[in-house]
Amino acid sequence: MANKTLKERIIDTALHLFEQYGYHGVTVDRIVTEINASKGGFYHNFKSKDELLYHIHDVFITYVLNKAQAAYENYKTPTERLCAIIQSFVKVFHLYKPHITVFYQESTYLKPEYSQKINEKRDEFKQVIFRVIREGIAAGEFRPELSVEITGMTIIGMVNWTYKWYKPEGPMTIEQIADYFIDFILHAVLTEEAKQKSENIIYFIKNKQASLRSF
Amino acid sequence: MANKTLKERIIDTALHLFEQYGYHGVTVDRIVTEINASKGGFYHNFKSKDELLYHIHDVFITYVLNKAQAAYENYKTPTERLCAIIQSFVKVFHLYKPHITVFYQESTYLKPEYSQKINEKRDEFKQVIFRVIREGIAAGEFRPELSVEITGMTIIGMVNWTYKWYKPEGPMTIEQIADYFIDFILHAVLTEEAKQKSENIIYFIKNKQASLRSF
DNA sequence: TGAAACAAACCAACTAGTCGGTCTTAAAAC
DNA sequence: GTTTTAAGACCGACTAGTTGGTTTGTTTCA
Repeated sequence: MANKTLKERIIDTALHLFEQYGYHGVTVDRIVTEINASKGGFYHNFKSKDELLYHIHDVFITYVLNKAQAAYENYKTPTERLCAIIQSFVKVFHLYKPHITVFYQESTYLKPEYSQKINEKRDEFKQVIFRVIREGIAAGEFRPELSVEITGMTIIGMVNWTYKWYKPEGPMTIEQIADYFIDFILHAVLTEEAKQKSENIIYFIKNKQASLRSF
Repeated sequence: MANKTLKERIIDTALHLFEQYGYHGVTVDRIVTEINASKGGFYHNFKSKDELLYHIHDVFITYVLNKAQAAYENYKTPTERLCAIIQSFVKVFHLYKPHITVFYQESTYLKPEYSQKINEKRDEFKQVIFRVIREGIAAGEFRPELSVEITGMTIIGMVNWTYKWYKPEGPMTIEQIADYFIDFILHAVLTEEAKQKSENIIYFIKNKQASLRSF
């Protein structure tokens, strides 16, 4: 706490207050009081309260987008890629839960200039997922009758909803939850033929992840 | 418009304004100006702005809960019940999209006394779904390795997320979306044996719905 | 010494809620 | 059948409190 800059302390505090009380439920005064700082310090670091909200949005969506793109590039088959994306996506909830809560509850209140920037990245993220599904169908790994968009939004929806119930101290680790989602989704999207082969893939990814953990 | 009571007009207007600008993005003044009414009229019908927010929440969750309970009672097997609940749940989005948007974006701002009442009904709703899944596993229709809670939240999550992208004028009707979700979910939860039999069930429900529509 | 980082008092705008009063309607009294 | 009374529905100007943002002053450090 001591060796953090004021800006970082403001963000951290705001994040947790926003998560609990909502953007409009927290005043600038309260944020600075909480860390024994002043409004002058706040407005030295941020143009406005809106900019702080934007910053929180941006940190999260940028991280998620990069992770998804990395997951796409690190694997080759659609099934592998889908698994990797879901895994990285779900794992974000462990680190960024307050960001996510703010992201999905308060984005209405972003000023147009800000929300446009955020939406661009959000769309890019969606496109990565849509693309994987499209390629999965083309490759014969995913069921041909699937709708790319709805399947994509279904996956995004079920994963995103995690922020409503996930608790770090809960009975399941974030990795277990990720595995659960992968299992659920693969059962729903894979063709019968692909399901036979997929067991190897799933184990491959799980083990890769396990080995990464031991670093 | 003319033969609606002031209270109804306030709710309708507030709903659409809240959906677009958020609870805190809309003042009481704006609501009443929009319908050529007055603040006096507003506070004659509602104790506070909070009470209006509560009212919107309550209408929605009460409706959804009743529909889920009815779906449960009207069918006998877990698979049928699950299909019926999902179908009724998804169809709510057609009528209550503004309610739902407000429900999931603004519930943070409900005063404790109000949010408690809402949460009770929300929990009841979850329990209906959990119960169906639990009974489905016990009956051997759903895969035994499923987690009741996570599967339940997964289903609730993917369906709820619909409010972020569903547009009545979009390419798919709400019934088609419901069928899509049912297909997706059944692929994920049914055992191999149950999948063989399920085709009949799905057709049964779809036809029953179709015949109801012709009334 | 001067610029960046922060503090503290201050301000202007906004907004939920109030309160005295008016209009309409319908029952009660005559 | 007409007048009186009363109550509910609604109006709109007003207020008190809140809150984002500013201004002016002080410290720190290169």
